[in-house]
Amino acid sequence: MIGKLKIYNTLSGEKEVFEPLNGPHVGMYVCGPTVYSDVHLGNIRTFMSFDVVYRYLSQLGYKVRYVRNITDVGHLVGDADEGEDKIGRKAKLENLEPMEVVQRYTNGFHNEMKVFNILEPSIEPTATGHIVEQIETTQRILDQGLAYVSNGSVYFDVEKYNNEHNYGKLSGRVIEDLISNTRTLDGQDEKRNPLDFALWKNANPEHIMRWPSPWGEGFPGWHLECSVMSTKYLGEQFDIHGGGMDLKFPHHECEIAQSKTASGGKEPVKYWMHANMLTVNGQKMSKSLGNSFLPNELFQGSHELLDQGYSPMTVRFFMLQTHYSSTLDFSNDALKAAEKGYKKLMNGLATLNKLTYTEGEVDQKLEEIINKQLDSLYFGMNDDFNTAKTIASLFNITKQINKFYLGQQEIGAVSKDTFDRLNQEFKRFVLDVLGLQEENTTDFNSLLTLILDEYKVSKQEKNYDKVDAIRAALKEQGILIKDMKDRIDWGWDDQ
RNA sequence: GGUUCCGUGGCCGAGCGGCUAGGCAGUGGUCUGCAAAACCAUCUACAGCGGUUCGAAUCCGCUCGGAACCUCCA
Repeated sequence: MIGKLKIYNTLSGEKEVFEPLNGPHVGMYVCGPTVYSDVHLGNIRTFMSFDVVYRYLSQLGYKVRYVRNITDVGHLVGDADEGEDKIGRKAKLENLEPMEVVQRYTNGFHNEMKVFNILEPSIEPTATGHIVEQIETTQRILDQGLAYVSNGSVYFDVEKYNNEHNYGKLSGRVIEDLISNTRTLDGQDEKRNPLDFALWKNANPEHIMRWPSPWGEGFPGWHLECSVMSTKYLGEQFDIHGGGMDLKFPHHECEIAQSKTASGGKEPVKYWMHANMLTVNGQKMSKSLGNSFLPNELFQGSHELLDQGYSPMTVRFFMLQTHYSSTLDFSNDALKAAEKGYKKLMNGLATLNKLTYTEGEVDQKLEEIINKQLDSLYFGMNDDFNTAKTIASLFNITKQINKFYLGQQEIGAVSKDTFDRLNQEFKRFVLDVLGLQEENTTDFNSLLTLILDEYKVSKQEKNYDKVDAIRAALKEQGILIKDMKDRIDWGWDDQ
């Protein structure tokens, strides 16, 4: 490993050298989607950011257990633990079983992940699959005296927790400020304090998703699932917890409070990471603001802000050109530039594959430059997963590759070792770390038409050597040329 | 209102006190049947005003502008 990986830890507000609790094993938890509607590009950015974290850690040799949940119950519409469950509401609206809603949008989510080449997590647990554990944890928190039952619901007592621990540590909140700034909301009489949050909610008669519990029929609170599932699969203490910036407060703050209470005071997470928002015209992309882009609108260019479509890998490249902790503004011009940049990089990759090494007189200076450029791929990623830096280095290396290719630089001016290293590291960073891949946008049919036209012309010219050659070559590709009376057609070769 | 963050050249975007970030676009070359690609060179910067320092885009203060969170959100 070259250099040391540093991670910006939201908890400390500093970049820290990454030291796993139980190396080489690393436990990482990322808050997944609530599957009540299609994921938009803002959601995708977050998952992509952590995909790169997962990829890089794995490339460094860590054995990562990556847990990313699916929220399929408990996430309420509207303010302060009131209102309907998002899934239940959608189910009613569309006259579906709640689990049908969950399945539909989970499938959609998985599909988008695949399209953007975002790797599957090691475990993808669902909230509804862990009701029993959530009830247990609620009970444990009650036993610790930091929660209370009210009208069939169970609430976490934030003020009491804050007496011993620091509620607001992660998000930099001061509980007194929070109390004085809290809006008075309707229907909060169940809570002793507006800051308190639900561990378990009593289900009113209309509520579809419900489970029996010691406190009556109900459903788990949103924050609870992440505490429960991260603890179950990664232990009471684990290395990395990620999520979108907007989850920092209150979601992650509540998670810490719950996990810490349930474990008897252990700090659950060593490194908290938060991915920044995708913006449109400087404003956060979100469903509620109605400015969200769906991936398909982008691919097809059907969104009003776009004048053309962009491929998934263009978007991936576009997103990775910015550090995950900065906001990223979505614009047509920026995407256009990214498209060219992406192609340049992929051309570099293709060119690299065409190079063959031949011995020559080694230029020590060049040798050093190239090795430095290769090192800097690591330095970029080591610096809190700074993909922007790494991409800049990749472009510098691309320049070298092109020079070799054009013969402007003798390939033997570097040693075989360095050339092999270049070959290996370049591919590793482009494909494995950044997760970019070749996109085949070539239209098979038009290419084939081109060849068949050539075949036809050759035949007319009675150039039978060429005719035979084309036929043989296509046959090798499994394509059979059919000389019809009036035209030339093709079919799949059944041999 | 409270808390936090941001403001870099035509555009996007790194940068964490001294060392060419990078991409896109522009300009001038090399190459070339034409074109493209590629390579070389080159032009535009650090919101404003003060301060600290031998030295500041980078630290501090103020002003202006923008955003996020404080309520569901990745």
